[in-house]
Amino acid sequence: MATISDVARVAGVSVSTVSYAINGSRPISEATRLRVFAAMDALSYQPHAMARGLASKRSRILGLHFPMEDRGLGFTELEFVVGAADTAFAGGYHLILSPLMSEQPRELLQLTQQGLVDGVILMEVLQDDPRVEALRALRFPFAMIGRCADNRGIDYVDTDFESTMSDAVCYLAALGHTSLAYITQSHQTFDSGYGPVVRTCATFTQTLLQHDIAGAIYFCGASAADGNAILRTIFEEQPAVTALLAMNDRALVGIVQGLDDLGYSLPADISLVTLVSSMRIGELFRPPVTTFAVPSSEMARLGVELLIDRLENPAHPIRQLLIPCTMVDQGSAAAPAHMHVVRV
Amino acid sequence: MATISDVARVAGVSVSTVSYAINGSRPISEATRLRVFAAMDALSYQPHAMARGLASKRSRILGLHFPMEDRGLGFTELEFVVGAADTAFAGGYHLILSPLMSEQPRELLQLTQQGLVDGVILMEVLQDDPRVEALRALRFPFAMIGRCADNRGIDYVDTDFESTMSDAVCYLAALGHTSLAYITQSHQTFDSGYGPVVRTCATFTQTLLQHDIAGAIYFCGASAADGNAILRTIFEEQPAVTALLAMNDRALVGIVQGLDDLGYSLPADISLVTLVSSMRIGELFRPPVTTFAVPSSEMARLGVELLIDRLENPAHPIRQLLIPCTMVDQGSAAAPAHMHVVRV
DNA sequence: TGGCTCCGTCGAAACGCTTCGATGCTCTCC
DNA sequence: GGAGAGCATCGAAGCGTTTCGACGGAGCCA
Repeated sequence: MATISDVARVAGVSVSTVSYAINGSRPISEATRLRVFAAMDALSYQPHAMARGLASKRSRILGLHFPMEDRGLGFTELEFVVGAADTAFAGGYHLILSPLMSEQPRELLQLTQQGLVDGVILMEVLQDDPRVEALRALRFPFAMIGRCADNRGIDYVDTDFESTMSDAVCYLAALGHTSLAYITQSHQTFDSGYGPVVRTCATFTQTLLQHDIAGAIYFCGASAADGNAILRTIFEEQPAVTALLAMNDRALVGIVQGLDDLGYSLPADISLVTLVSSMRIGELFRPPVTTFAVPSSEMARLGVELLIDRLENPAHPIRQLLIPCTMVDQGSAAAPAHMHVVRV
Repeated sequence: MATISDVARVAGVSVSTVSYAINGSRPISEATRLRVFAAMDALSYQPHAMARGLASKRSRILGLHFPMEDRGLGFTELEFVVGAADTAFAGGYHLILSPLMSEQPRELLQLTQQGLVDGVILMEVLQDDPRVEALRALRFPFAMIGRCADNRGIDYVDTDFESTMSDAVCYLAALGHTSLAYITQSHQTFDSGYGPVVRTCATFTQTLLQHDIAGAIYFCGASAADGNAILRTIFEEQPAVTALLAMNDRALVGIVQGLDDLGYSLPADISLVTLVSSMRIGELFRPPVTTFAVPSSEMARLGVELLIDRLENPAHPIRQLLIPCTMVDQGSAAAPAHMHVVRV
């Protein structure tokens, strides 16, 4: 409840001097600074965020924008949100959530035009994202967790889907697999241009060619039932398959169950790895599933840092970071069955 | 970028008239209102949040405070956060996250004293929570998702742990079980006075007495390994056990695995239900686990509504809501084995 | 027709901070 | 010893709203 002028009075200096002492925006003698700080905590003074924001035209609030659709929520999302809030806080910012159901930039514009947030972080970025257009047109500061087709002039941090997929395929190829199935997300997701799906599909195909092995992509909805169903499709269309790659956390249960139902055991009869999942997902199964784990917290941290840096040093060069997933071997992948046979 | 005085000029009225037209805080003639609104969207005017907050002393921002400790993050937490943000937005508010690692009220005070938030929502409330003391002393508006020992004068919404536990025990008793084990969270959690654990333990014991059946409580850490370990302890200490109740999502995997390892199958050899979990948890297993599911989104919504109502109608009576979990029967509980034998 | 009330509108004073220009002071150098 | 530079500090003008008191005009009743 104490205001800056109370502090000034107690410290015996002017209001502006207090302001300079707090913000360091002009040199202040050590003696004065000490008196000011003493007065501040005598009064347990807290600068008023709104007043500060109004005068300085900087709210020190960041917006986190993640549209939520049918993909739904998993562990990763929460890790992102929490990581982002933490980092923002550490940097002296606050984080506002705008979990808008649609991707329409309208409400986003509202948020930015109200002077509430200094910048926004975009999650779940599409290849061709209307939010990006809008923000760009407004010249409003933002950073992305994810990336789109044209990323010129945009700071972002994203999972390195290309290298992750390539790592995964190489890993399985090295184990001796020659017929892979990649279970990704829904066809609509692909068509909407959702980067993770688009990129991994491209890299999957490409890497297969490089290794000269067979494989196919299967689109799969976000439920256990979908996972279960796709499994049957796979075995029908591609009976020789020996290893499965999945990037669909919500269908994974169905896949694991389905394998068990069909009498396949991991990794003796078939290999399975999950891509771009939270560490915690793979642990949920029995046996646990080898995971190419997405470093959610780190990405969130980097995303926020990118944005804060942009706000505070607009002249810094653009930074675009790709973080590969790290493999956590949980034993659900091994050499294919025929290899065992050969060995015998 | 347009300000209220631009709008006033274009509409040919005074600044205060525009303000009244926007906020409805004084009667304005229909003709004038129309001109004002026309001017507003001609200029695509957005009121400046900081200026408004400063002048009105209401930021229209809510703080969501959830300390995160070893219990870690699950589906429920995210559902809370998202539900809260949605409801806040619908009510014309924004939601700020303060995921502070500690329960120390210091940073909370900072948040409130900066005039940044109009009110806060407390999650993960302890029986005797320092945050509650602090907020009370400040006469700062808040609502809780959860409750503490002394809830006088506090709006809250909480899971009805008592009725949920009692429902669960009754359900199992009705199936014919006479020896139960309740696997709850860690002993430290209990000792720290965490409401959900304290209350369910009390009710468990009480309900056993009412039904005159046997049972014991087992404290269990928040990992699959802990779940696995506790299972062995249970079978040693209570060999006659036929049904397990668990309120520990992170240990649940270990429990389910452990049962399988020991050759018990659900529900033929033993029954299992999980309490106060997200709907999504039970579905993750095979067979799925019968869940007394916590209505996270609804609770979040109610919590936010409680707070907003308190802010806008301070005179309204205090509301304290208990929401029972609803059972989702997934088939992991059935009559105990000896009953089958009897039938044969 | 004069005196009321009531309605719609206006002007100006906050709200608590930042920031710009100005001012005095001390120190240095010819 | 006086001009010049540099440092620490001050006063005041904003920032874009809300809100309070006031005011003019219309409508009513006596």
